[in-house]
Amino acid sequence: MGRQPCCDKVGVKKGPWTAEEDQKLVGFLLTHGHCCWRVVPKLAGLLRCGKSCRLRWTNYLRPDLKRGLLSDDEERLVIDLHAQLGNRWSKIAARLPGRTDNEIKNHWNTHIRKKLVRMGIDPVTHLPLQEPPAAAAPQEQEDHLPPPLPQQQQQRHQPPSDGGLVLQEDAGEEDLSLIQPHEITTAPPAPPTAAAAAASNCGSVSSASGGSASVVSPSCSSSASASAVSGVEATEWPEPLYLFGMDGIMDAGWDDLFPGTGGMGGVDPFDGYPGGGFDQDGWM
DNA sequence: AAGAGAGGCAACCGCAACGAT
DNA sequence: CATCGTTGCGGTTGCCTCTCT
Repeated sequence: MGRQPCCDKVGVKKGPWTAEEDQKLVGFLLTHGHCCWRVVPKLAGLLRCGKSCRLRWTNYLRPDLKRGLLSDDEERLVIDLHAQLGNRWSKIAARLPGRTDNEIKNHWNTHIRKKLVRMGIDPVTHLPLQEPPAAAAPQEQEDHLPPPLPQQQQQRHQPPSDGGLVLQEDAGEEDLSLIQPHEITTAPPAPPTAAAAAASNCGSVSSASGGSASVVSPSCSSSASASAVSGVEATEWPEPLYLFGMDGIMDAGWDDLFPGTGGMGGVDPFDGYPGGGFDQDGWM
């Protein structure tokens, strides 16, 4: 049917966002919300296309975003969810408060995937690399997703006796823990300059990683979400779910694996979360 | 100290899904 | 029901920073 470009190509700025652009966008969105991304740049006085504005807001400027590395628990949850959902980053991100699909996707490609390979795990199938990948494709199991972080942190299950692949972390070997214990702090391990202020996300103006953009964080709304993860003791690295396959998990049921959570029961515990599942429309 | 290479991250592109008309 | 417009998503790219030589 011939798609129209999301915006006029002429006169539309591309590339890194400047501090001024960020301020305009944040100021506009916080004041007016966004009825339609297509008109946001016009009304905000930006020479950007609406798509770019939405992306910038979703991935960087949203006040409820957490910054910094993913915590140990977050990484585990990402791995668990990826084993079930595959590259459905938006669905995975919906279970990690304050994280974006883009952030999780990047973190997966740059960190987690390599670590899994080092551990002898196929990052695609979540099975041992030496095993044939038959029946390894992640299955759509949306009704049986692991509980999100707050519940999951409460109790980690024991690995099944049949084991599947059980990776023993050799104490003397390379640390296979996804996050070093010293990296788990109550405050995100942000760079020590202005970005550190960004970690607190409280009305600060900070430089972006590239140094070309800055963020004006208009609120402290991230603090609640941050507490959902931070401050949690660095739990030891249990055999993740993917190590013994999802079949066993499904057989056992989430109630068994995560007592007290009521399983998933088709209820998203994040429904009540501020910005619930990153529903931007609900935010405004 | 300088250059090269690798890694990490922000942003873009194109397609699909969904809702409105 | 078909078409169109908008939004969302996933893959990919390019730039910047860091590390190594």
